[in-house]
Amino acid sequence: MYVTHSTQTDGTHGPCHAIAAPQSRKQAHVWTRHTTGSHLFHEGDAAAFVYEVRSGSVRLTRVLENGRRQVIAFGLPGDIIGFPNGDRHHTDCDIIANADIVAYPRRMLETEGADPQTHQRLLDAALNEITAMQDHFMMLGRKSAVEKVASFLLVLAQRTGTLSDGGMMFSLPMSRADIADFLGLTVETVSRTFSLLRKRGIISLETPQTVSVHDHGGLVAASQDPE
Amino acid sequence: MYVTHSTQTDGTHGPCHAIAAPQSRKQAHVWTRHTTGSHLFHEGDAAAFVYEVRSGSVRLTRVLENGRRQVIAFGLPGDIIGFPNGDRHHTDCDIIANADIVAYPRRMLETEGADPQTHQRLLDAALNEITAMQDHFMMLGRKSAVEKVASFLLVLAQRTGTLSDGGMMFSLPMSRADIADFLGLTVETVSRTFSLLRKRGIISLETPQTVSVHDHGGLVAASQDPE
DNA sequence: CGGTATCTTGACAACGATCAATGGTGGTGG
DNA sequence: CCACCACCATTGATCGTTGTCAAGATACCG
Repeated sequence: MYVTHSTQTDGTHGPCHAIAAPQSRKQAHVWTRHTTGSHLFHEGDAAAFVYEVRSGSVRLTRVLENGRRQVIAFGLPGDIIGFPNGDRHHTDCDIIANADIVAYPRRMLETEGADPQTHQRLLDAALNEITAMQDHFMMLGRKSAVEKVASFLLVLAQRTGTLSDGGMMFSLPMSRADIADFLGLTVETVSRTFSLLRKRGIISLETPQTVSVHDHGGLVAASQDPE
Repeated sequence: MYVTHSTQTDGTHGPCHAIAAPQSRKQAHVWTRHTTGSHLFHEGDAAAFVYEVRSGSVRLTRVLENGRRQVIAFGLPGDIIGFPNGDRHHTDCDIIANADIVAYPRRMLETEGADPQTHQRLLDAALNEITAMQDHFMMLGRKSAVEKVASFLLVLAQRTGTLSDGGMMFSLPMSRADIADFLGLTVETVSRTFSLLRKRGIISLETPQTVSVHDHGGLVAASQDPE
């Protein structure tokens, strides 16, 4: 039992133009390329596909009547997104960094059909999604601002970071507002927390969207304990 | 991308004793009965089954190293729980009110096999779970204490309430601590919020676990707007 | 009936939100 | 090429909600 706020809009919005439609061994899946600022799907759209992010980043959001927004997740390369509820999407999906996306017909998630391997991969991704979201509950419900931001940076470092002169480095494709809405904080608190981590010498910011981690242990500590 | 805290224990714990093992048309599923305080599975257990709650209530929890606990969900009659991650359970599941549980072999979720209808039902439940959890994000990240508690009561009223002299009535099988850990609050705040709703005449408590809703509209308002 | 859990209430402190202003950056047009 | 503008990020000051600590009340169980 969750506490649910059903909001069902009714738009319809197909996936973007394909640049190539190669055949998998057994069943079609479609490559598409999307530019920053475009939309992959909206809440309420008919869910004909699930999507794999191959490059770039996407943002999944849900909006409450009163305008309060929650960023449900960021889709990074390797992530599978757009699991349908019934036959509809239940989030908006926006491209926040030029992305290559592979679209799999929903049927490939539901039945083995001719490609049992992809079926299993998509199903595993769905079950994994449940676990990942459960972990995120812990974060939203039980962590302080510093712990939230530090945890967030750790994940990004692990997933998209590159080693450079003794530190991990990565870029933040999303705005402070997106981070805030993902972590259940305000923009100001996110910004202040970045500054705090900077003052502690744990990270530095070349630009507001370029992070260097200088003290990985310190970041881990900050992600676990308010101290 | 979620911010994940992987904790993987390694116990193994089978499902409880069966009282009956009727055959479905095509594939076995097992009925079991469980008493308050017992466990259905633990985090890290091999996940041989997914479970349907037929009566009673269960509680799904996850615990952080430092002892902070998050109640992931309550399982009420009709809910399907215990979706595996890989081949393991990733939450603890405790019985909080005597429950009848049906266990379905995990295989019935993964492949159509001989019973496509059950397969589809379990798969739909998994996808539904994702949506429900997304809604719960909104709650944890973006709602005040009053809104959280009011939303919580509304769901329980809708799912388990019975009409009685002009008001909805239902019981709370879980403790204040469970509610707090579900909503990301403290016991004290939950208690205070119940009192507030009582003072406003929206609800009354016959016993601490018996709720009557007198002003449904007021409860809906409280669940949406702090006012 | 007594003991223990749980729930409620109170006083206070702290964390994060809010309101407000400043600083920086990128894009556009003069 | 520079000036201007719009947007985003940062910083500051203050307020409010919720957490914390502590005590008391109520319900549950043997």
